[in-house]
Amino acid sequence: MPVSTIPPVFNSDARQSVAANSAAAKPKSASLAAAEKVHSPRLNYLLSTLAAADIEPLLPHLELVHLRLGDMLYEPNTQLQYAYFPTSSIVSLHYVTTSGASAEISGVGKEGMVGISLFTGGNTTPSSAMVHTSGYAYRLERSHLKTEFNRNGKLQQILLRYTQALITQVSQTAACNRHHSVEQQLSRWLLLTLDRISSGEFVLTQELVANMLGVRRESVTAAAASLQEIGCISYRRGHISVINRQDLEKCACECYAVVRKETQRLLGAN
Amino acid sequence: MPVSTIPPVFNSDARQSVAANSAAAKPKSASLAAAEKVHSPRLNYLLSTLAAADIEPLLPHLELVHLRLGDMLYEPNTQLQYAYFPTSSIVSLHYVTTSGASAEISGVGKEGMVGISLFTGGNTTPSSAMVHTSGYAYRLERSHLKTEFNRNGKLQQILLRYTQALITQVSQTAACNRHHSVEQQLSRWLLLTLDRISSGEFVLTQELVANMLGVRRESVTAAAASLQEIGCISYRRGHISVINRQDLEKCACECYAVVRKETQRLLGAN
DNA sequence: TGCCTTATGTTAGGTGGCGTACAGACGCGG
DNA sequence: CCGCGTCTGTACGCCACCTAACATAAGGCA
Repeated sequence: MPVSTIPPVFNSDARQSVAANSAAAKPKSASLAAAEKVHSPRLNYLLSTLAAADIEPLLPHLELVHLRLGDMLYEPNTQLQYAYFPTSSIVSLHYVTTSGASAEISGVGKEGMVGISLFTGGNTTPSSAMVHTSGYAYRLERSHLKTEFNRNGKLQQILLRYTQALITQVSQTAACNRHHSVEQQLSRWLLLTLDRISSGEFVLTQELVANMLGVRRESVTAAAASLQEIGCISYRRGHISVINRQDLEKCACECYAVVRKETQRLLGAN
Repeated sequence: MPVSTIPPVFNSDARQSVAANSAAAKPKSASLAAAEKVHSPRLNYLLSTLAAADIEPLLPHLELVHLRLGDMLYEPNTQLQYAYFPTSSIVSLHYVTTSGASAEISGVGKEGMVGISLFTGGNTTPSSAMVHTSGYAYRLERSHLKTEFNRNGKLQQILLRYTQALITQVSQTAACNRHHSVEQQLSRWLLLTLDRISSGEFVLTQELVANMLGVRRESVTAAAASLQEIGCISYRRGHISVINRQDLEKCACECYAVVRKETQRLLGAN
């Protein structure tokens, strides 16, 4: 068994592909209907930068969807149907090696978008997109995204800036994988995730985190224990809470600061 | 001393920044003048995809420059002045950690362009661009690139596709750094470099390769010795030759094939 | 030709993370 | 409230790669 196999929860029935689902065909759930009343596309930073006139033509096509832990937004080398603009959900872009090991390329939360390849023109990628924090997102059918990208200057501009922010994050992940310890990387990952959610608590297992980082579950256990010892975080079965953010930042490598700074510079967000 | 410090050749006088140079201010060398007669922007794949009408307005602004080993095309967080379209040169995009270790993010040769951030809108990046194989490139002043890109034509399309190819390569580097051995990575790197040059021989030291991969020079020595043993490559002081490409591909991890396939798919090149 | 810089080869010892195996403990569902 | 599945803790051996130091050899240059 390779280093970091996809845990059972993502292998079987629990793993669902929402990419092909047509939400319009399903009866709308009561909770989703309720969410639509309090939710707004402006909860996503990219969409929030658009002036009223720029977002107006998009609104009819933006569909609020609820993404659950383990949902696959796209699989390697398959045509994307939608672009996703997360608001409260977080998606992990990751690559799975032929031997079954995985490594996160980048995370995407309310600061970004899933589905870059729709406007770059490739339409598919060798990587996968999996939801690792349940929540909401607005999705946009691919043809609408393409049309608007080519027509709407401001949308194009912000998406291109986001593309650069994404490249920065992927680059930093590459450097980080090369040079930094599991403890540093765990700290980095927790901080980046923290910036994408509202609360200070994550609902996820160490096994899941291990898959994100591409390391053994035991290595995460050891690193988490160390961070808890210091007092940065505390955790219990299936939950991790950040107690002292500043100390956690000291445990992280520079990669976190670099990504955060670039994201702020490029998007004025996060 | 950290893992992979920049070797002396890149630290002192030998390292030159060409970013701020105005070639127009220098007398043109005889060799450059000779090169201009045999060189064409079409030696770069991105430029070669443009129809005559599309490349026409660019031609007056494309300036042939010779890039030497160690030249820095840009440094972290500094404004780029030019986009570079390599023809026979190869550039390494890499990140240098605060402790001085380095890791290559991606290579750029005749299939691509250096200076993505000029059209994404960020203008700077946290990474550096260094020439690791001497040769020629066409450069384009940033304002011209931006102007042409914003025309929404064929140039924009191909640059966006290249951006996706770049993301793929960076992503694969991240996964590779996490999961594959130095020998596999060396094989991958040699193959990617081989695809960017005409000959089968590289003029570079093991120390330089170690810096690209972000590993110790001794690890490269060991891996290179192993590959030579098998008969894939042969090398002597400052030179590496690929003897048997197919065997070398067997030694490389899947990452090489993934990158190559995606580059071909997206650009129809390489 | 011979020196001297620089590239490559080799060794010894240390360590971080991996593979494997198993024990304990939490907490959900019956 | 009990049982069992799942998550977390721990331990041991192993190996790739690292740190450090030094030997040897290639090849440019005087």
